[in-house]
Amino acid sequence: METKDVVTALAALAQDSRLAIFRALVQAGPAGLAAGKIGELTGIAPSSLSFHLKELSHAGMVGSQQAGRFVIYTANFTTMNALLGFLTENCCGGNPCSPVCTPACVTEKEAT
Amino acid sequence: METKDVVTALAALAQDSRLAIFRALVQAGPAGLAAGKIGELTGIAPSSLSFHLKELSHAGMVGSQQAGRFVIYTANFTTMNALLGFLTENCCGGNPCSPVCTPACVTEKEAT
DNA sequence: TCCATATTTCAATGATATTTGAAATATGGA
DNA sequence: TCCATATTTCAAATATCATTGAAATATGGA
Repeated sequence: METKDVVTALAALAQDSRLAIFRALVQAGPAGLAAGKIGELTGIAPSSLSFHLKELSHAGMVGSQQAGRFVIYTANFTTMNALLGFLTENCCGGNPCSPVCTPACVTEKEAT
Repeated sequence: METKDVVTALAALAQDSRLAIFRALVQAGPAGLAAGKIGELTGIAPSSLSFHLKELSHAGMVGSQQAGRFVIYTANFTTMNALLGFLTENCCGGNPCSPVCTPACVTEKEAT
């Protein structure tokens, strides 16, 4: 994951409405939620919601698929994991440094 | 960690200069880096650097301590871990959903 | 085909963030 | 004390983002 993409992903989440949307989708799991349902849950107006969903989509944080008249959005867990990994990459110069900066176990996963 | 604080933390990282600063500090580890050294590593002008360090500091992503004429900044790993945990909180409604949305092992840590 | 529903697009407005350079502050050493 | 270094503050200019309402598009069903 490149720095540019990380900034984009972080910026996508760094906003009240979008963080609320994303969390709703994370909690909904792989089944996702229709756009209208997200609006209902978060109280965000349709046009504003659409704007934010596009932001999240461009950032790769969510995906979508048409289902009849509905558009189902889902959280992109792959991107999220890549994001988490990036933030802890090369922690302490790659030297063992627990417990002070060991982030749970993300360091054990690969850090691309 | 409250939503408001999460947005602040994410916003702090969602910017080229600040992400570069934060990563330099993560890689430097607990020893941290003097402000001037950060400027040297990142190529950010002093006044701009100071602005961004304050943003990161307000967001709780970094801490600082005076050391003679220098101010040593360090990454706040505790905040970072809380941030990572928040993003995956209540994943899939708390139901088992691996591997699709299991984020490494953050779920195993507590998720406050 | 026509209608109601679901979602997106567009343009305009107001609010925030980023960068810069100059000046201010603070520290340690001669 | 005086000077050089290290860092922060301030104000101004530019750029970017978020929200709104109205209008456009698309889908399924009567």
